[in-house]
Amino acid sequence: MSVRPVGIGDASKTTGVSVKAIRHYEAIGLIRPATRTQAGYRLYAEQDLHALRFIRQARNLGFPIETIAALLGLWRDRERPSHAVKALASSHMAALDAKLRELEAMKRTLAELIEHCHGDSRPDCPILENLATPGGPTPRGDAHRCGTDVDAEGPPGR
Amino acid sequence: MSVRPVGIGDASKTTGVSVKAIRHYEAIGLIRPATRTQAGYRLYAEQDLHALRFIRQARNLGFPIETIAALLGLWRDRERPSHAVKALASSHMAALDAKLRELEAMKRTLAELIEHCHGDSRPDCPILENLATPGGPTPRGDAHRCGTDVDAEGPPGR
DNA sequence: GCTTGACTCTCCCCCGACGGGAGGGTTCAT
DNA sequence: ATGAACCCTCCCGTCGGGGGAGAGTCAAGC
Repeated sequence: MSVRPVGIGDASKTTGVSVKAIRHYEAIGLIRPATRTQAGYRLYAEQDLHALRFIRQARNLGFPIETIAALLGLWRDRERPSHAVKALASSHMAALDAKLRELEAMKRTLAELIEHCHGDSRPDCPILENLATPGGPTPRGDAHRCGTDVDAEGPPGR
Repeated sequence: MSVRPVGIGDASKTTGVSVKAIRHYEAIGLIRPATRTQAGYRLYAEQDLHALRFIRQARNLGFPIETIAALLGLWRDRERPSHAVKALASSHMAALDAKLRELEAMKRTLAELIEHCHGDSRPDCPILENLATPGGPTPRGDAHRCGTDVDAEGPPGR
């Protein structure tokens, strides 16, 4: 159990936060400036390491830095109301959810296009056709018009 | 039906790609340099607009620019094998899937934490406790240790 | 004492995919 | 001739750091 303050390398190892990130967090004011040795080396005490672990956990949950700053503030405030924390977390969950839905929509469309592409050596491909057609993604209902009519929506002749 | 080449503003309106983005695409070589008027204004013909729409569709599906460059190349190549297109699309789907799983994991953990936070005016909060605890996310099995023992894993006294 | 290797420092540029805005030229209608 | 609406280039900012240059520091071995 290290009670003595440690250098930035050890701090990185024990917290899982990269050296670069630690310095970055200090530069943007997310963590307080580390104490320094006479040579200017940064030193970290237990509480600093604890904060860094806190930050890493929050980053793992996808929290943006700005929100983590707020969370750190609440963490240090023993009078905080838990609803303040919950509000930040819920707001972030909503953001995660929005991103999730966006990616899911992309995935669905892409999956459908991939499914309809036979993926052989022939040039006709519903994926390209769809990308080239501003109208609707996969005008489904009938089988995708395949066949020899490749030039109907062909690319510009470069 | 505009047959005459149009300015960048009209190109933006009809393709849904921002003026800034169009210039950016030209700067990075994704689209060929536009022809210019004598005054240096960019002009876009139908095939350029078609390419811009293609890019927009691909961006809507989350394709990175670099992949879109490859897709544009395949689109212009009438000899392309469709499996080349499918490979690019499948690779991107895998990336989407990885991102999705990552976000879902975050969401699950966060949802659990939020659920256990009563969100009132009291200071004890499992969300903060979890972020401060490097060990396990929500050491479940028993009810999260709530009560008056808030100081057990308290933050550094600043 | 001297060197070697590991560690650290600051500073600056890089990623993706643009957005914002400054400062200036062009076009067209009034 | 003047104003509005365009357009141009150039540079900085985003978000969260990574990579590397060039220089200083420290402990150990010889």
